[in-house]
Amino acid sequence: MATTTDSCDRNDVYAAMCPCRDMLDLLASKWSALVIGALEDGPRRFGQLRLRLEGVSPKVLSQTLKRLEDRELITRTAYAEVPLRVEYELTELGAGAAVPLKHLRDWVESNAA
Amino acid sequence: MATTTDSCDRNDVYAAMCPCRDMLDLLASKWSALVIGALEDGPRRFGQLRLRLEGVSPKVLSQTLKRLEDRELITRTAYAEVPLRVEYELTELGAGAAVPLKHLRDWVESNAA
DNA sequence: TCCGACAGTACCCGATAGGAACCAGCGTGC
DNA sequence: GCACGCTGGTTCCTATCGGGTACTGTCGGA
Repeated sequence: MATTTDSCDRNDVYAAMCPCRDMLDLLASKWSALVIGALEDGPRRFGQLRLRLEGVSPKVLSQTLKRLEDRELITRTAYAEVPLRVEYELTELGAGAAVPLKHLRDWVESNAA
Repeated sequence: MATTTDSCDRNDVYAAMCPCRDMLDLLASKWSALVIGALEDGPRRFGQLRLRLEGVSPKVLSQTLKRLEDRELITRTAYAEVPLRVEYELTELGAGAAVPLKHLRDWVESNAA
């Protein structure tokens, strides 16, 4: 059971003050699981992600990528080429998160609707 | 069966029209993973869930439970007792979803912050 | 000169999350 | 009778988020 102290001495997603709650919120948000999955096979560009994640608007995709980058789950690399090329790639941490997220997507595809 | 074939003949979370996208959105929302995890060990009452999920407001908990019930991931049973007792319990489908969600929570607890 | 590709940003709007307060039914104490 | 507490919520209001459309800026090509 959750030992509810006012701080978080061990990681417990059920504890309100635990930083891992933030991580769960991020991973468990609408597009994150799809973005991370789309990057499993290697780096992808903004436009490629946009096509792969059917229905995502550029704004939301941009926000999602920024949050994932802030959390160090992905890296963003801009190449000063013409036309501009920007690549997003999973970090080691992101690749770790991709594993349980893939299980979740697989379960959903097997059991939804 | 996924052979309804209007727009989504196979389950693919990356397809915009696929009903499994809705399921992913539901599971990958802020409180769902925690609610389902809290019900893994058996039925729980509203107040128990409220304590277990530190920081959840009754409104949001109520909404989350309703959506999970609509999707048949949990059942709600009200007993005409004094005081009123309401129990939430995982369905078979919900218990299935609990497995990948537990992996996700475990990963988060092992890797966050 | 205009067009399109690329990687976003700006603006506006509706939906959702969040907090605080409030409600209803029932039993108990006064 | 009346307040009180327990339980399981609902309602109000606001802040944030997600979402759609339009637009920017740079460049190469027709």
